[in-house]
Amino acid sequence: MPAIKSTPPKPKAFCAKIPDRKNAAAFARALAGWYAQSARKLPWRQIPSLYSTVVSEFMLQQTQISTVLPYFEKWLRRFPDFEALAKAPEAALLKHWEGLGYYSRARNLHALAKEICASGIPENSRQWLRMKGVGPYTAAAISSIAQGEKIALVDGNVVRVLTRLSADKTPYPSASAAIAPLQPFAQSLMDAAQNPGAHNQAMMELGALICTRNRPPECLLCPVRIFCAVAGRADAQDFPFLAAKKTERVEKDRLWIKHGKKLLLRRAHAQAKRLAQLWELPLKEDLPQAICQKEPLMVKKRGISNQQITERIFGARLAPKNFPKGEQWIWADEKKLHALTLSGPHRRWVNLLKDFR
DNA sequence: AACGCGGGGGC
DNA sequence: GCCCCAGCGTT
Repeated sequence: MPAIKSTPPKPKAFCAKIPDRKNAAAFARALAGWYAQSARKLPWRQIPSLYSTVVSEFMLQQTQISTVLPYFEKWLRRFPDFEALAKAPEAALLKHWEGLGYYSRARNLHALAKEICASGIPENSRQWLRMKGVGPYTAAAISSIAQGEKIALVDGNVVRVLTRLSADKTPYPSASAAIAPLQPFAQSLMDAAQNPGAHNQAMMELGALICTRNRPPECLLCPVRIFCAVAGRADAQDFPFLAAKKTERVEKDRLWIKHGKKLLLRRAHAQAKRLAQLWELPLKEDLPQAICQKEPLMVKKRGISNQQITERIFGARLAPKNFPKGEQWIWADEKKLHALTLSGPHRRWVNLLKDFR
């Protein structure tokens, strides 16, 4: 009877310059060496404890380190541990959170302290995830840093590092949309690491100090440049590729109707979501009786909000009996036209066409 | 997938 | 002004 083959290892999400686990281990070693040498001395790293880790991770949600620093110091003096926090009145917490923003974090942290004092400490990321205010990032951060769980976190820094390592040109709809797809890659690197908490922090530290967003990355100083698909490339800063906000394509036909020297305009009503009260060329659908030319005088594209609008402007005629009525309509001569408020594109069109007929 | 949540930093 | 920041909860 043949020996039962062991189940094949789970497919690993690696990349061109980190093709297997052996390379991942070399990557993790290089990163860890750099981190031991170069990590900033942040207060929650100086006083490593579960409590300081939890407090710092709550404060750091969507908040920059420099903003958090003074709050963290004051908080630990006033609320030195979970017991002190659980006993304190909510008003005291909020007062110490004042100015930090996202105040539900303070209330969630309060509830978390009470829960821990009543029922004990969550043991792993899955249990942390059940607590209000703790999502995938915070659960992985706390359990890896304070409890040694081998679970990778993915934040904005890590998205940047991973997409550059793998030259990932996926047009993610947003940075947050990239987190789930990149998690397996992050985890495959974590699996090869020795110290889970240090590895996670090192990935973020690399993004903060070397693999930067607002300036060209310092590839020459990067401890893992030999593992990076874009190291030294001029386009390294272009990663991650975040798709432009999804734009809806819209087509509009407008009419250029002259009566003597006057031009017919309409305006959006006061409650319109866009361009309220601004004068514009009438839409073809507003004036079904108009006699419209076959070919447009002009075709222009422009963007408004999330729409990409292609507008065609047709010369047209309108019998006096069909002239529209109401305050939404106006026949504007050149002088009046100058005084009316038009959107930028409409002003430019009118200027371009003003001598037409 | 898209918002709201808050305040601040970088460009 | 706009995007983003050691994100999460809701819709």
